[in-house]
Amino acid sequence: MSITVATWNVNSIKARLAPLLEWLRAARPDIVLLQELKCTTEAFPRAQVEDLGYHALVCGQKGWNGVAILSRFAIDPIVDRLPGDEQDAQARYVEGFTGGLRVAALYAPNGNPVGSDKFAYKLRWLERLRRHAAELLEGDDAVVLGGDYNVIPEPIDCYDPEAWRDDALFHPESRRAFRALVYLGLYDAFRALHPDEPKAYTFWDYQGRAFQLDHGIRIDHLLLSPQALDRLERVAIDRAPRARAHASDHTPLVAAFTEG
DNA sequence: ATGGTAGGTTGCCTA
Repeated sequence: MSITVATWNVNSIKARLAPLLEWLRAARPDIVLLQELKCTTEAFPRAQVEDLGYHALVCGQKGWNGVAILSRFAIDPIVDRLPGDEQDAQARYVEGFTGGLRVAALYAPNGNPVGSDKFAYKLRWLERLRRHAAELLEGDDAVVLGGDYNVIPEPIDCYDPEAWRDDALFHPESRRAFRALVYLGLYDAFRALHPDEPKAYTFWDYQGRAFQLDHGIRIDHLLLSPQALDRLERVAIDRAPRARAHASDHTPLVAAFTEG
């Protein structure tokens, strides 16, 4: 038996409840890291996911952002905010221990346009994540940091690097901040098992028939501690939910781990 | 050619 961990930016839990429940029934992931709930913690559809056998650890806010961990196993809450800035009230990080894994659901800032306050916030946020991840790596847990990093790590992760050259998701500073996480000793689960696979996208814009044309980018990632990497069996992008009507612009990324 | 789409704190902001 193995444990599957998925990450999925649903772009509004309210708008995506039916597709989410349908996917949970079909794919039966053990642990799901959700982003962009766009609802308060209180408004999260807890009963509906519990009916499918999931515990839920939710960190929401009104209107924007919002992250959650769903798990077939009980979840021990650890933190519901990214350390390093007490003034930051944006619901972008939740971490817990479940199924023998320390998991976090994270939603990094988009950061557009480059040079704005939002871009500076993105870089500060990723640096806070780096500092927190460094602390996590001092422990012995198998750690899975999953979510929408809003970073295209390499040209191979983008259908047209030239078209994204001036975007905050592909800016050299954003890519550098992502590499700084890897240099700590975290492993990009997808690239660990599929180092040269092109067109491994997790996001396609709603505009311009991007999905039909496969104009995608890979910005949703599962970063693993060495202890988690040792247990990684397989990882895949499930394009099926993106192909459905009324889809999120992101699709799930799913990894399987041996039981610890 | 600064468009196009989708969702929300909706007639504008975020992505």
